[in-house]
Amino acid sequence: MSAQVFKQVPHKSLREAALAAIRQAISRGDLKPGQRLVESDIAEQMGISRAPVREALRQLETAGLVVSEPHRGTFVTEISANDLWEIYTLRAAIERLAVRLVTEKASAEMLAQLQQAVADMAQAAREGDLSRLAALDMSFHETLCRASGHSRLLAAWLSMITQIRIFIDLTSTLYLPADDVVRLHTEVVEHIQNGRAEEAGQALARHILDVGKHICQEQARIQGTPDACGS
Amino acid sequence: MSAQVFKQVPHKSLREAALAAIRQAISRGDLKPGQRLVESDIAEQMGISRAPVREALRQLETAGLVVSEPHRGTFVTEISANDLWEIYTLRAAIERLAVRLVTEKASAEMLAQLQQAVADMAQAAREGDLSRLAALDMSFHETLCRASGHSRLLAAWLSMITQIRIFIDLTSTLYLPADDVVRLHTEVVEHIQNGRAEEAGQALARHILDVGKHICQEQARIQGTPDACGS
DNA sequence: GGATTGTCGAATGTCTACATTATACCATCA
DNA sequence: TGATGGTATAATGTAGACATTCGACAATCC
Repeated sequence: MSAQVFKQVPHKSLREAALAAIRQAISRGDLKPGQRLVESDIAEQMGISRAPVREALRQLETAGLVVSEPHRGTFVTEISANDLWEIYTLRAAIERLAVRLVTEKASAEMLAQLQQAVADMAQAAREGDLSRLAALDMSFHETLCRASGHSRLLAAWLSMITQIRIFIDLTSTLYLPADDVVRLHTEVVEHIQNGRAEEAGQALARHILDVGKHICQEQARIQGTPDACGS
Repeated sequence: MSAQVFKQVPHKSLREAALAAIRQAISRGDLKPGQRLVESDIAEQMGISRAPVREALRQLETAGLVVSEPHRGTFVTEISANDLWEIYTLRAAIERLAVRLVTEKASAEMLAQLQQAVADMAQAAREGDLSRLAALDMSFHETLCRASGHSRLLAAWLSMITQIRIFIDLTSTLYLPADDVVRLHTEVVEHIQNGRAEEAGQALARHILDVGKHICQEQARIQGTPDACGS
């Protein structure tokens, strides 16, 4: 067989197109939580039939982005403070595994990448560019999950981040003082560098839960529900 | 409103019926990994049309039980040794969270339930009933995840167990000596009882990873692939 | 007036038919 | 003989039509 010269032609079905489009619309906030999704409307807007739209909705349903009630319709999932608590605790547990795996591998390239990320964060903090800092924060965690080389872990992480994003624009708000954010991530990288997997995991998990708590409380305040974010 | 006289009539769509049926068939091993699923065959066997079957398959696809290639068909997911490694590491991380949550709540009723489970396991071990011991083992972990009161955690756990079950009949084989199994679970319950969340989590995670390693290695042996189950 | 019942519209659930695509098989040719 | 190309077939992808069900509003009865 000859060397690879041609890329595989992307070969997307209407179903996949619809899936991506709806997911994006939810993710971007064009479709608000609780909003009803009418199959025929979506199909008409996209210029396709209902069949691929329905299948896309079923996939989104399994992914937890929409909920569907028989003969009533499908709605963009609404997220309670308790949901956020669940997501953040899970996320912390998963990233804790990620950091452990990364520590065990500890490739030089990977470490350099994480160190660079932290350096960028420090600079953004110095410059007072908080939205950039928030974006770099998110990017740091994604890098970590990708570096774990654990496809299911990454998939789960992305799924949770998507769900969180439905409600919270994570790239525009910090929930901790800028200095603390930088310090916490520096700490994690140092632990990785020194091969201390457990400490790195604990530090990271604490940090995530901390932020999650803030977000939960704010969500509870907005919704006027009692704060259900366990300790 | 008058007193309740009539039960709610179960209100299952064909899609849900198909979903359950196919999932069961995969779980029970009637459909083997790698096997092709032909929509029209399934529809005909069930006496329904292809539409609900397709939607069910899309849900199973998102859940990871089948994979679908455009214009080629959908196939029962094949699981490599590496997949098993991924699942077991994730499972360990998740159960670690579960045990932490349970420890923090530590309701008496919950504890009694777990203690009973361990006692049953001890008896099964004494009687040499290994398949019952294996079943009780699985039940112990499920109880733990349910007791965590964390719906997403439980959902993730069930999903992973289902995927593992496609390959391995977890209720018929032990991968550790019976005494070790009992001892490990006893240890975990004691930690919970004493409020030592971290220790309980570590003990449980170690135990799960230990079993996972055995299963991974066996899978690698069967498939003749190099053992990819990281440390 | 309040509650129950009947009716209507709209959206989902399902079915059937058709279009598109992949694969296997076979004929052809260097 | 082996590679190339065409064709048949079967399964998936998509569309549109029909059936079912829900919710709202109007009509009716006490």
